[in-house]
Amino acid sequence: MPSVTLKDVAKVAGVSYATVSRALSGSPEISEETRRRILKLCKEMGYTPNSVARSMVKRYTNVLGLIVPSLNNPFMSELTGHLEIYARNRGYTLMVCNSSYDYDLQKEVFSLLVSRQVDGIIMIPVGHESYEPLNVLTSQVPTVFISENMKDYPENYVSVNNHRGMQIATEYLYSLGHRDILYFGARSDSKTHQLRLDGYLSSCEKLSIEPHVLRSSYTRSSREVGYAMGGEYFSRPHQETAILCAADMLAIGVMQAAFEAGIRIPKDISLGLRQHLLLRPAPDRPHHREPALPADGHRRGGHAVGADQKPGS
Amino acid sequence: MPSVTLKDVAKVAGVSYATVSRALSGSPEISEETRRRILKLCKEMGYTPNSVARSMVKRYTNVLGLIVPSLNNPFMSELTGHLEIYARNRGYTLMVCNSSYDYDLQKEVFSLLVSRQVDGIIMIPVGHESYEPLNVLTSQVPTVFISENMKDYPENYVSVNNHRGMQIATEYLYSLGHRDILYFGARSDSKTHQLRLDGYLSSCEKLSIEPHVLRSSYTRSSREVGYAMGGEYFSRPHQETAILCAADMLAIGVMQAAFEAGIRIPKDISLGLRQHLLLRPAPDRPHHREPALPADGHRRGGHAVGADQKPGS
DNA sequence: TACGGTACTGTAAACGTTTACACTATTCTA
DNA sequence: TAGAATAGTGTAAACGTTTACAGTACCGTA
Repeated sequence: MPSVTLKDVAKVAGVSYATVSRALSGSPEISEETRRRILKLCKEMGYTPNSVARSMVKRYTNVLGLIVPSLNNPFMSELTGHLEIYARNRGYTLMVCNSSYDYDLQKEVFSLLVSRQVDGIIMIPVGHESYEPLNVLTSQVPTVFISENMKDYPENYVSVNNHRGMQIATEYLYSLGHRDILYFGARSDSKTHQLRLDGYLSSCEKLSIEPHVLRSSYTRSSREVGYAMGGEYFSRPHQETAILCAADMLAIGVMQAAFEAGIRIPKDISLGLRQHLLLRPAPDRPHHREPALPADGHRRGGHAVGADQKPGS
Repeated sequence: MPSVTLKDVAKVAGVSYATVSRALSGSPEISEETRRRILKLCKEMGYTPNSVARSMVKRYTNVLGLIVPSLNNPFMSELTGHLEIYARNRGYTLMVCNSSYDYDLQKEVFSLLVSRQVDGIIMIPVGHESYEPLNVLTSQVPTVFISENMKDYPENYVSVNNHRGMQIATEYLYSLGHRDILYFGARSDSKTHQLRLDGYLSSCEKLSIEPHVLRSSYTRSSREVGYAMGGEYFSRPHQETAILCAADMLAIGVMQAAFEAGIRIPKDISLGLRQHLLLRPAPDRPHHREPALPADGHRRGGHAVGADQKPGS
């Protein structure tokens, strides 16, 4: 508990604490001999640099903030994991906050991270408001958004190409012989979902097939919503040979509904989602089958296409 | 960027910065009038308290460190999410680090968090070594372990009752009529897996059924390992009516293998895993079926049992 | 010998807070 | 009315670093 500081080491070494600091920071203006002696002493005494004090004088913390709506969603949790490793390898530590899909909470944790003096914030925004009201916050610290989940565009964001991704998925199903493709989406006015739907619609037009769109009355693309929509859909007569889901969690819910309705994927119907297509043999083509999960763990490999897929990958 | 400090506010307010600090910290030794005036001014000037400076003088940071092997595992990512919310509601911010199942990296990030001056560390330990070599680290900051993944016991840990959990699972399958229950586990000498296996074995003995244990030659309980084991198993003649998996990820891999082998769960075979049992109708009992995913999102509800289940929940 | 340069080390201020202590003004008590 | 108690505010030190600047000692050169 009574942690050893620079001063302690300096006292034992019989030098000033500036010298110790220099030895540790690899400053060139110090003799090799003193450096070795001091480093050895630091190790012996179990000295741990206090990065809070360090941040105080240098004006940065080497800490990054990450705001995600939830960690229950595999997309977000895996993203978080990879981000942490990437950041740490570059000297940054990650502070993670849930916004719990709550617009106000999102602002709250943003301010929290700002007061924590993070050097930057990465966030998957929630709410379908404009980015504009967030400007007063994001002006305080460099911020980059993930996804285009709002009506307008922020200055800095990175996103997959939702529009093109959905086009690719639609065209792929078409190339397999599907002509009746159902689009399954949550009722969301977010940019993301607008782009996905537009991608589907534009492909339908281009391919001269009739679009079939089913949008739930809920705004969240959750598993529960997909389950409810799927249950409803499968309980009635339907003609589509493939379903294209606007979001992964939706697709998972639909899969469950299909399972319970005794409908087999991909035998009875094909299902398109982000990381994989579960494909039904096309009406007039040889049998085609895709494993539910790949064995090699390289989920981004193969030729899977879907709504969230980056173009060209 | 040139953030406004206590000093700035004090200058404008015409008081000392100690007064401003007191106004903000809710100190009683200040007049209500000054407090209101200063708080208003703080808001106007966009003052954000610098918690780095604050941590400098108070000797704690209100930051907690969390070390997990991976965030790709739903158990760990969901745990992380809930921990973050719980911590934040109590004034703590979470720093998350991956150990990537690497014992040395685990030690490295531990030191990193210590130098970050976190007030405490929660970790899911990796490696099957003793806790003992970690003592030099954990003596530096209050630490609690999750799971009993090592040979001996640390001072502070929280874990599910692995032994009893597996007993419950075994007995449940038995009560449904299963007499040939296969135990599927990775070849791990960790305490956790030892306890789970023991739980299974003790139940078998108590129920007078013969234990069937299949352990992979890999030590990781990954999806890939489960897939490989399942593929191997399903390709040969087998008599078991139920499979009990020692870990979730293992079970997921087995499910995939079953899918590819054309074996239906729970129609052809039952599968036991942490959060759910996928049950095959018992040989001499009425049909019993469990959905693959519950519709209500309350995954801890119901009567699911399995290796990781807390006793009594 | 004196001077300048080099190589190293020490001194002290700064980062933005909190808080013990000192101080002043006001009110209460005797 | 003096003195003490009280309420409010200011002063300054401290937290553990980094770093500009000021030394000091030594060496080489003129």
